[in-house]
Amino acid sequence: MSTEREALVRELDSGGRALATAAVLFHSAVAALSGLTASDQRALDLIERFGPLTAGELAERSGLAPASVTGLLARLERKGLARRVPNPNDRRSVLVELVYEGMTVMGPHFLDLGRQLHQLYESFDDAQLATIARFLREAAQIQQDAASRIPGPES
Amino acid sequence: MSTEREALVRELDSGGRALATAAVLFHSAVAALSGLTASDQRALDLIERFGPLTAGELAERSGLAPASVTGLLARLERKGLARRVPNPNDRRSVLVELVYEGMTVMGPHFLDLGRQLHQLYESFDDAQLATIARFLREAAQIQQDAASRIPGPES
DNA sequence: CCATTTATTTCGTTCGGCCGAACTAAGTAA
DNA sequence: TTACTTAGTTCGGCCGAACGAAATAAATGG
Repeated sequence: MSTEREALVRELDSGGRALATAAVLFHSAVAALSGLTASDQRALDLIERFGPLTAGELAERSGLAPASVTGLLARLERKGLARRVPNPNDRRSVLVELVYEGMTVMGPHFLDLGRQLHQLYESFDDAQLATIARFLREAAQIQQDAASRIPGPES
Repeated sequence: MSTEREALVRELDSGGRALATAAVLFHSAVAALSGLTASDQRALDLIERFGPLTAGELAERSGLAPASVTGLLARLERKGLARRVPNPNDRRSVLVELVYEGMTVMGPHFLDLGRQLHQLYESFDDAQLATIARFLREAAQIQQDAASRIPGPES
């Protein structure tokens, strides 16, 4: 491999690390702003990704005890971030869904970030953007897989 | 703006979001594996970024009370992730530095991720990698600035 | 129907991180 | 030296998240 390419690889590594660190920091700052615990954030992510879930399913997926999910849902409802709705198929159980209107505290910061990134896009031509888009998508897949290989709280 | 470019922008947005989510998930999984609290992670990041810090500086930067930093440092030392070293300039104070050898629990997962990303790099030519590298660096800067604009625990 | 299983909540407890106050040790200044 | 400030730790208490066990309510199966 050419030394030029090696230099590029190093730049990519360090840039990727910097972006990852910034993303983690940004997310935790937004979460702290809303007074969310790590479990709360994880739950919100699970609900968003796997659609309306019952309290029990959320307990399984999050690795929390059912009793803990009750408390967690109370926190999220109090903050207006999620809602319990009756399950039409089983009146014992509860479906949990996101309340997007409750995200108004976080929204502005995401919008602000989005605007600035769109400005960054302008310094690239279409072909370059397509290249970047492919990289982002595939890197995301890789990192997601890597995360899922890390033994979680349940295993 | 052409509709093609609009489509590209949407792909970038969604790819970026996916990567950010994956990064956050990955980091929290690694942290959970080592039994680190959110404060612990934040402290490790601060120590890494701002060099050896005294306990007091760490308290200021993290927004924790000095008494809490004592406990936090005890946790990090017990896990072998950081070390207190005497401050040559002031025998009252303590410098805190990272112990990179202690990261062996997390290391393998980062290495695994790194290997796979390097494989992804191979599907791009030099010019494309340079483009991606610039994007990553500038996006990181933007997100870091955005994070710092979010009111923190101290203010 | 009645007994049993299933979904969630309530209750009481535990555990851990954080804090303020008091303390020790070391630097500083008169 | 002596008084004062500064750096960090120790101690006791508080608060919140998580848990297991028991309670409640609804579905299911004989």
